[in-house]
This record gives sequence, structure tokens and C-alpha cells, in this order.
Amino acid sequence: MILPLQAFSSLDRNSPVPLYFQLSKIIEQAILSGRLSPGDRLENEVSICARLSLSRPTVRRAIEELVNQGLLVRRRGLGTQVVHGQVTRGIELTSLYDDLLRSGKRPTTKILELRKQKASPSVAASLGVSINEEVIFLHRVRGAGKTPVAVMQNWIHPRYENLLSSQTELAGTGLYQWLRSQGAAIQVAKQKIAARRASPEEASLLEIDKNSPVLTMDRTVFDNTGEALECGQHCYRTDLYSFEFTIVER
Amino acid sequence: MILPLQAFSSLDRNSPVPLYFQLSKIIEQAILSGRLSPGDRLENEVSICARLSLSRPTVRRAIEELVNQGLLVRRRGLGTQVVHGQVTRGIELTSLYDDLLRSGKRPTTKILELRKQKASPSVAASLGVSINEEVIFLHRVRGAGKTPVAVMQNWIHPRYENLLSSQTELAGTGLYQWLRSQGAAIQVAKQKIAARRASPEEASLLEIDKNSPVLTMDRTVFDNTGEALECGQHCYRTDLYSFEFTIVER
DNA sequence: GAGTGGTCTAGACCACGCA
DNA sequence: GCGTGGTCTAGACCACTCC
Repeated sequence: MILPLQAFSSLDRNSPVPLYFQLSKIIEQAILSGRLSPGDRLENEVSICARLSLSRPTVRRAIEELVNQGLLVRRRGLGTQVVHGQVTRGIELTSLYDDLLRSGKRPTTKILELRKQKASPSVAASLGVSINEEVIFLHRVRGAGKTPVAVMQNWIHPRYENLLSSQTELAGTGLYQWLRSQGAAIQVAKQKIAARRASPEEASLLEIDKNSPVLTMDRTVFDNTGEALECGQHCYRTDLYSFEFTIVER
Repeated sequence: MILPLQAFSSLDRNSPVPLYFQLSKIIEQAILSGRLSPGDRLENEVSICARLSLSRPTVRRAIEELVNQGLLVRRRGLGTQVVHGQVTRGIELTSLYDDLLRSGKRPTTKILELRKQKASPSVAASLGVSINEEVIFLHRVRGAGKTPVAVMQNWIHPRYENLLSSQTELAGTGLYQWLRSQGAAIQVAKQKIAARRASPEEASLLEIDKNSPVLTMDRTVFDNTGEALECGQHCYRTDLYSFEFTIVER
């Protein structure tokens, strides 16, 4: 099966959106909508170039995006095919707030603490500040509707000090959304996912039995200058949250 | 600080290894070895091109690899810099066996079951076979030295039927290593990480208390034809295992 | 031999950040 | 205005797979 011509009518060469990105989204849409099914072969690169009057590097880059997302596989001499299996979003740099929104839940936030705090050695190391320098400490319970989902502790770099007076915005959005609104260009995150028993305090906040298992994520986030923005320790109810993602062999 | 010239002496234009890959490894090595420190600026692209007699797309591709690994960040008009923070390997398509080896442990395997089994509805869906078609079922305990680390159940596509007579090789290597030795080109994996209480059987196999938390991973692996190779449900001791990785905003 | 993706070149022009 | 990365072109040659 071949990607139908009709799908390509919408390339806009005057758009600020790069051509490779437009094309990538068009093909992605063809896959997600089912017009291209698992196992189907994509039209070959050279032919796409000809039909769309694009150069081959541009077309290759569009396809590459989807290969890196795990939607397509390429084999030299054979062609490009749609991967089988359910489509799963990769882990992206989103906050739990966005995740809940996307899955149709109504995200809620209870801010337990928002204050300055001297950096512990581990927080100082993560954020690249001196030990005992003051950083912003944020302690929240995130929920879906009336159900608590996660207890989150974040330590934010002191250059975002005005977070201290933004409690209201913070309650209505995610931390990342707020950081972006401050001009931060979030780019890289290093994270660790593990599990343990809930502490008594966590159990009570999450409304689960003492000693229940919780899923934990420790994460440090960097911006496009390569400097740390914030680090956090989060713990999630195991009955309401898990991490799904796709990895691709390079 | 500028990447020193000397580092570039080793480009081999006759090697089958692509130039962009060679260059990428050279820069990566400069970062990992500390010759380039977090915050350091990389020499600009055009100048690298000139010095190495490479075209700009080739140099860009090399740098791009490292940006996608979260080692570098680029800013238009400003340059390319090394990201702060510890370097963490991304999650790769490796088996627990490889993970243990890399961290200096001595991986052990106890195979509990290796036999044909009719596919359950969910296994059939994952592997893309008919319900009740026979697949290969593999049940193992993986350990480090004498300590059990994970209980792993895998269901392998019936086209790898000769796994049934490879119990010995399997005990000494990882499943993925065996699959590759059969010509499988593992390419994409879709996985879910979660946590729950251990079942009584799991607790006994992992030598942990009943109801202890375990970290779980469900994974389906696809080859370069886009077809499923195997799917598995694994559960890990939380005191011995966690998942670390880096994600990059696209 | 024909068809496919993989690598590479040598440019071009643009958008952005800064002085 | 200048230097940086971001996008794009129009080719070239190669490696692999299948017939």
C-alpha cells in the first residue's frame, strides 16, 4: 500500500513550520488515522521527492523523525514499513499536569509548601548551586478529580525566585508551564524511576494503606543553556500511574 | 573552551564507519573524558567543517547525535554547549543480562520453564499471532551472583521455535543476544514501567518479604520488519534495580 | 540489473542573539 | 552587522536485497 497523493496537498512552503516537520506530521497522521496500517510499505523516498518537489535530505529527515518515534522501520534495499503494535507516546518532557489533562482527567493541585530552603548536598549537586544556598522548595499533592495521584517535591533554581509569589498560577497549571512562561527553554531531563514502600506521610496524602508500594521518579531538568532548572522527587500511586514509552535502537 | 584539534586526527575516511558517527564518538569521548566540561562551548559548525574538510550536514549530524543523547544543547546565534549534570546512559535495547554485566555484577540465570504454550489473548495481541496459536514461553529468575534480581516471563514468537533446544546458551547469555544470534534485528520496543506488591511466588523467588513492592516492566519488542519478536512481563527487586534515562525535548 | 535506503558534498538562504 | 545554528537544494556514489 502506498501513501496516497491526496495526503500531500497540504504542504505549505511559506509556513514558518519546516517542510520536513510538516511532511513528518502528515505521514504520522496517516499512520495514526489508520490510512497506513502496520506492515504497510511507505512509498520510496525518491518518488516522494519527485511528487512533492522536495530534496531527498528533506524527505529523509521527515521519515527519520518517525523512525525515531518507533512508528516506522527502514531496511536498505527493501523499503520503509509501519511497525506493528499499539502506538504509545514516548515519554516527553511534560508534567504530570499535562499527562492528566491528556488522559481526560481533571487535574487538581494542593500546594503544601512553597518557600525558600537551604539546598541539601544532593539538591545543590543537582542544581549546580553551592551547599546551603537558598533554593525554592515546592511540595504538592497532585490529583485527578478528588483522587490524589502523586506527592511531588521540587527544588527550583533560585533564579526563579518569583515563583514564591505565583502560588495561584501554579495551582492552576503545571510547574513546567510556569517555567516556560518565565522564558525557560526546557530541553533535557535526566531521570530515574524506581519503587519503594510509601512513607506514613505519603500514604496519608495519597489515601492509600500504610506500606503500600509507590512508584517514584527522581528528575533533574536542564534548559537550553545546559544549566539545571529544577530537580524533584515524586511518588505516584501505583493503581493510577505508570510510565509508557517507546525506545528505538540506534 | 574549544575542542582541541588533536582530537580530530583519527578520522578515517576509508573506514566503513560513517564519518558523522566517527566524529560524534570523538566529541562524545571528549565530553566523557572531561576534556570538555559542562558549560564549555563547542567550536562552531562551520569552523569544524573547514578544519576537518567535512561538509556541514555531516558535522551537524554528528552533533545532532549528541544533542539527542542529551549531552549537548544548541542555541541559534549562540552556539553549542555541554550540558551540566551527571551523564546517564539512555535506556537502550539491552537485556537485564547486559545491564548487570555493565555494572560489574556476575549475571546468573535460573530457567524455571521453557516450553510451548497457547497464546493468551493479550500475548496473541502483542505478538500478532492468533489466539491459541502456540508460542514459546520462557520463565526465568535473573540474579547477580547469588542474589535474585528479577523474575522474568517472556513469550517469544513461534518462528524462533529452536529456542526450545537452546536452554544451555540461554542460561549463559541474554535472550536478546540469542535472538540476535538467530539473525533477528531488534529495533523498537514499547514498554510500560509500573509497580505493585509481589505475588507470593515472586516474593519467594526474589527472596523478599511477602507483599514487598516490586518494580515491573512490560515490554514488546519489534524487529526491523516491524513484526513483534517477543513480549515479556518482568518484575524487579526494588532494592537492586531502577531505570535511569535521559529524555530530550524535540 | 533494478530498486531501495545510507552517506556525503558544496553550496544557499534564513532566523536568532548579541554588541 | 556579525556570528551562530536551522533549513533546504540538487545532485553523487555506495551497500544491500531481490529477481
